[in-house]
Amino acid sequence: MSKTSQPKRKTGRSLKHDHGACIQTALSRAEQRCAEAGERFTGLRRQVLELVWAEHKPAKAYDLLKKLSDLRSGVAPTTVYRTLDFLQEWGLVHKIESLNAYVGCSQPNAEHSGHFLICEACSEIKEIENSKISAWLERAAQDEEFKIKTETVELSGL
Amino acid sequence: MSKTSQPKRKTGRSLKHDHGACIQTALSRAEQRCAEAGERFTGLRRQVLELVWAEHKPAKAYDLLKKLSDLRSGVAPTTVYRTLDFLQEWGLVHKIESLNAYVGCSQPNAEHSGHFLICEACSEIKEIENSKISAWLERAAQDEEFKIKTETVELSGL
DNA sequence: GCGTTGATAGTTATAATATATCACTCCAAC
DNA sequence: GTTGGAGTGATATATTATAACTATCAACGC
Repeated sequence: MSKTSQPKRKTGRSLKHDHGACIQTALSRAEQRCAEAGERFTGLRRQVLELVWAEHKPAKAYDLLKKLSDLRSGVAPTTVYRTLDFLQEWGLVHKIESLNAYVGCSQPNAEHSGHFLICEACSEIKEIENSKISAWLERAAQDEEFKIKTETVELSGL
Repeated sequence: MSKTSQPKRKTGRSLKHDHGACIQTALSRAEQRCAEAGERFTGLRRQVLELVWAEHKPAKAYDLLKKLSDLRSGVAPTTVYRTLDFLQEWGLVHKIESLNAYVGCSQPNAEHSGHFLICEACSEIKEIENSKISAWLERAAQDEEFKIKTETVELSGL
């Protein structure tokens, strides 16, 4: 038989997106990334990252705080922010500045600033991997004799 | 002496920048813009805009609040945010999302999202007028079948 | 094992940023 | 002159984030 097990469609997230697997992938990548970096991927960090990944939508710190409180005791704002800071530091999550919210990063291995498309209708977020964008911005910055350290690129629309 | 009245250097803002004139220009442009739009450029709005323009650095809302309190009575957070919203709506100021702060816009006539270079050392901000950037971002968005409504581009560095 | 040390997490308090809501004033249009 | 809406004043509260200190844990040399 030429096509026995029809491959799952992978064209769009909304179609047949196995989100459980998606989260698992993110978690194991994170684990790996921390191992490489010599950092500990503790229970708290895992839980927070898992909550951030719960949807492909930006997660607000205080929403994470509420959900996290159901999972463990002694959760304060500090707990969440500290953990998010850690995850950001290792590229496991990005902060969406225009929303004061956080999304998981699926490419934690690459050193990169995130560039995002934000849907105003459904609030889904997509991180775009367009190496040209960084290159273009670099060039534009060079014209101004400017050395970029971090890029915030957030495109809001539909 | 061969070069009696050396012309003012205009290569950089820090050198001989006549900031008083700079503010005046911004204010009269704003006045003009409001007139065109049929909006009132009231005393409050003028004062807030003037405070935002006081430096080429991002102004925080609560700092504006403090300074504004020295100029008039009955100033509350609402006062400032409401006025900043108005100024934003007409393109007279931009919000820098990554700093939660505001800068004056020198091109209030053009419908544009601002693109910014933010110096981490001196915290000066420069709005870059690079029409290519928007074009590039549009193209990148089109690849994702995405329609951009607002662009947030903030490059932090030196 | 045992103690030291540094990273992680818990705890309490407070700072910084932003919005909601209602009331008052003023002035332009009718 | 009154009426209706924009602008502003006033009060309260929501949301986002950090500071400062303490306790716990795990890794390591001894």
